[in-house]
Parts: sequence; C-alpha cells; structure tokens
Amino acid sequence: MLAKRTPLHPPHSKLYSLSSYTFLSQSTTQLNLPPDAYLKVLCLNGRLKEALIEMSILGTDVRFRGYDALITECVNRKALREGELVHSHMIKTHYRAPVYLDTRLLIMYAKCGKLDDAREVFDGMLQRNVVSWTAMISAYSQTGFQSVAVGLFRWMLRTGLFPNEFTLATVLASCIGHLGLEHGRQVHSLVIKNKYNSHVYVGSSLLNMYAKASEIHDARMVFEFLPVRDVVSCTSIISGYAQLNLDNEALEMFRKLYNQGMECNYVTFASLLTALAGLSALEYGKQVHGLVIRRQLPFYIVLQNSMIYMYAKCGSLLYARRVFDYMPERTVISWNAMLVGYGDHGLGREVLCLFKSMRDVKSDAVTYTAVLSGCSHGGLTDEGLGIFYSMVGGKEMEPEIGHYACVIDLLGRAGRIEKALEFIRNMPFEPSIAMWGSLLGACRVHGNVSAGEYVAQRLLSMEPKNAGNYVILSNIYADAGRWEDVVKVREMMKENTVIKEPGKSSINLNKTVHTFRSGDRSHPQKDKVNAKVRELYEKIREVGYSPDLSCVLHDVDDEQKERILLGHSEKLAIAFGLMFSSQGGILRVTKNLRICVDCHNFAKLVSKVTKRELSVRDSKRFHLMANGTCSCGDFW
DNA sequence: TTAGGGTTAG
Repeated sequence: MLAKRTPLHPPHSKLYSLSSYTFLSQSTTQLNLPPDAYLKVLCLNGRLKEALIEMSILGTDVRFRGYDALITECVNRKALREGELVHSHMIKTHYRAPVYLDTRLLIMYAKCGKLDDAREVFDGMLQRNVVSWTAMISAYSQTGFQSVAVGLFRWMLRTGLFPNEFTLATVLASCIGHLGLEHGRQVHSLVIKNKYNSHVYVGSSLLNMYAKASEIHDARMVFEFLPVRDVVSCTSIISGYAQLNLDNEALEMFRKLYNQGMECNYVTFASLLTALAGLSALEYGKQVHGLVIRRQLPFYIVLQNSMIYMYAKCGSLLYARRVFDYMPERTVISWNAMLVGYGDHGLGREVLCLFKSMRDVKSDAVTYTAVLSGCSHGGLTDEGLGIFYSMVGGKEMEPEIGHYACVIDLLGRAGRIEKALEFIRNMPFEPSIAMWGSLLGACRVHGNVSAGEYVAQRLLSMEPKNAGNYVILSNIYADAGRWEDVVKVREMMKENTVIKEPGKSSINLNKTVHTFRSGDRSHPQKDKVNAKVRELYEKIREVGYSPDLSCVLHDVDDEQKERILLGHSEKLAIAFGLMFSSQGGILRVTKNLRICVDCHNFAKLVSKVTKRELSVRDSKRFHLMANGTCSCGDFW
C-alpha cells in the first residue's frame, strides 16, 4: 500500500483532489506543472513512494529530471532515508544513471554524513568528471580525512583530468600543517600554471594553507597579491596571525582592513577576540563585545565562547562567568572555555563544581584536559587522580596522551616524583617533552636533585636548545648549593648554542599596550623605569629579598648577573605600571614565557611593600600576588 | 552538481 498522505494543499485546491493513483502525465497536464516540479511537491508532502511508483513508468528523460528533483530535495533537507529510497529505486528499476546523477547521489550521501556510502557510489561510477572528484575530495576534507583528500586529488591528476578552481580551493584546504606544506606548494605551482592565481576562493585557501604551516610571510604575500578581497580572505589573514600568537599583527591588520571598509562577520570577530585575549587587551575586548551585540551577528554562540575565553585570559573571570551564565544555549566549547578560565587562575574547586554541573552537553577530551589541569593548578591532587582513573575503563572517554601528561603534572606537584616516574614507565605512550618539562619543574619545587638530573637528561636530549630547561636545572643545583654544577649547566648551554626566546612583558594602561623586552634599551622612558625597578629592589631587600643568581646563565660576575635580573621584562612592566597607574587597582602584566623564580620572588615582595595586587599572566597560568604570596603556591 | 576563513586544550 501507499504511504499515508499528509495534505499540503487545502481541500479547494486542484492538487488536493488528485488521487495518489493519478499518473504523472495526467497530473502534469491538469495542473500545467512540469513533471519534476510535481514530483518535488509529492516529495515535500512525504509522498516520496508515490512519486517513485509514478516514475517507474516514465521515459528516460523525464526520469532523469525527476530523480534530479528528488535528490536535490533530499540534499536540501539532509533527508538520508528518502535519499536511500531514491537510490534503491534507481537500482531496482535498472536505471542507468548518467555521471551527473551518480554525482548527485554521492553529494547526497556526503551531505548526510554518510562518507562510506558516498565513496561506494564514487567507486562504482563507470565515468567520473571533475565535479565527482571534487565532491568526493571535499567530503573527505570536511570530515577531517585530509590525507585521504590529498591522496584522491593525486589520483585524479594521474587520470589526466584537470582540476578546476573548486578542486584547487578544496585540496588546498586539505594541505594542513607542516606535512601538508610540501604538497601545498606543488598545488600552488599548479594554481600559477593554470592562471587561477587571482581567484579569491583559491587565494584565501592558499593563504590559509601557508598560515597554518607557520609560513606567515608567504600567506601575507598571497594576500597582498589578491586583486579582489572578500570577508573570508581578510578574515583568513587576521586569523593566520592570531593562531600563530602574532596578536599585535592580527590587531593591526584588523584595524587597517576595518578602516578600509572590510566586511566583518562572526568568524572575523572570533579571530579578533583570540588576538585580544593574547594581548590581555580587556578594553578592546569590551569594545568588540559591544560591537557584536549591536550588529546582532548570527552564530552568536561562537562569539560568546570567544568572549568567555577573552575575558578569562584578560583576568576578568567575573565578566567571563557573566557571559557564560546569560547564554541561552551552550556548547561543550562554552563549558571548556569557562573551565580553562578557572583552571588558569588556580581555582580548582570552581573547576570541579562547574564540571559536576555540566548538563545537556557531552564532555570531550578538552573538557577532561581542562579539569585535570585545573585540579593540578588548584592543588587538588586526589580529586584529579580520581577523575583520571574514572576515565580509564570508563565508558565516557578513554584517556589520551594529554590526559596522561596532566596526571604526571598532578603527581609532580604533590611531590610524588617517584610515583610520576613509575607512571611514565607504565603508560601506553612514549613520554613527551611536556611531560619531562613539567616533571623538571616539580623537581625544582620539591628540591629533588637526583630525579631532576635524570629528568633533565631526558628532556635536554629531546629539546637541547630550550634555554628554560637549563635555567630550571641551574635553579635545582643552586638551591642545593651545588655551584660547580651550576657552572657545568652554563657550559652545557654554551656547547649547545642555545638560543633563548626573548622575554617580553606587556601591560595595558589607558587603552594602550606597553611592551617591554628583557634588558629593554629602546623604551622612551627606560631611565625612569630602571630607576623605579632599582627603588623597588632596595625596598624589598629590607623585607628579605635576595636575587636568585641561578636564573642567569651568562658567564659574568655576580654584579652583572644582578643587573641582568633587574632588566627582566616583567620587572620593567611592573615598575612602569606602578609609576603610571592610579592607586588601588590590580596591576595586570602579561608575559610571553614562564615567569622565572627571581621575578616571582620580586613580584610577591613588591605586592607586599607597595600594598598593590599584581596579576602576572605567564605562558602557562595566572599568578595573583597579594601581600607577599602568590595564588600558584609557588608551584608553576 | 563541486570551493575558501572560526570559538575551548596542548
């Protein structure tokens, strides 16, 4: 029997009076409707089976148009079940589908998330055109199977078919990261050869490919040579900078393009907010918040997620939570951003409380990383371990390597270094740089020299050019009074020609970002700032400060070491902030690297003698210093 | 018929 009908038309309309047994030819004559339009009407009314029965008796040409209309309807409505019915009807009636219709079927399956079925159609095609290939490549690209997409593209080239601008834009989006770069460059030469170089879709895909591979200069070149720019190409270059932590460049690019009248949408603002979070630019962030509310942009939920992140990274948990609380709907990203915010501030209890109240959304790997790292930063060792072990063997989420790294951090922080080493020996992964790095920090905090040496040996073999590792090892030796070993570390560093990433700290005052570099000699106020650092230094000496010379690994005398320490960028930024800010407010400094032991001591004691609260956001977390103590409990 | 940019962690 035929499926029950749901009438679309009121009883007085001609369509309503048609019986389901009325043949298509008759219906179309009566209604003066083309057959494909009539079939579409039936399909829209849930009468697909009737439509298919009527199709069986039609001529090839009408069937082609009919199937096309039906598949289009299924694609538009992502109606997989109906699409499958159309497909099986084609098979059952031995209909020989032309390339076009097979491609439409492939697209239907891909849009309904049935990648394997799409591939089956693709593999079964006797002939394929550039659209079939592009649709299949795109299906893989959009579902995260980038290498399969690239492999398919290479196969397509071998068949002698020529890619068009659709294919090139798609495949470039699949050449992601450093591994994709080599192939991406080859595609770029194909783009030039085929004179698609000025195509705005191909161009934005190309510049994005370079930006994702950290080749920002090439990305910029492509952008500059685009004859036409649109919202996507402009957003791509801004997000390219932001994702490489080139936040100032991202902001400058946005300002320039905005003044030139660029179109902005929610993706543009989401990328901009990432850059503002990196700059701790709270005032700008608030302005963007106001702007996006006024514009009533679609996909506001994505922007709210970005704003939670921005406010938390700017040290304003209150605003972050306000945005979170007022969201009518949240995604797992909203929860994760809020959890990360609390974790960055060392608020372990708030992390756990929020995690336990998660409803309506399923936690993902990021959630667990945020919770475990939040427990670690908040000193909740047992709670964190409990959560990890509930993951092992649990149904919700199998722990990944990053979660194992969090456990090592948890154990290290609690001083259970041997346990952490045992955990590393038994885990199903090779230990990573991050794991050894966090354990080395733990050895410093807990004064474990022998484990520190063991860990440092492994870490330095994997990462011999990171100056921070040598500094921590030197701190470990210095704390144990092993000065000869401090010298040895310095020599090791020299042998490995270690290049230290320059330390950089910034402070926002009066809507201006003031940035200081280590030993800054170029700042216009350098003399006054240095004098202020010296003044603070004298004051805190009276309450017990002594410089930690093991933080300096240059081969110079102690006096020179002290001078180097006093030139550290966070000290300059703190001094500048004290000179030019009004009394009472929190002084917020942001640093690109981890804060060193000496600057940490300095900042704590400055908070005591000046009675000012200091917030130092380093590359890992927030340090809130008040009256001589820090929220990190001296562990970082 | 087929195409490009985005939000949370590390």
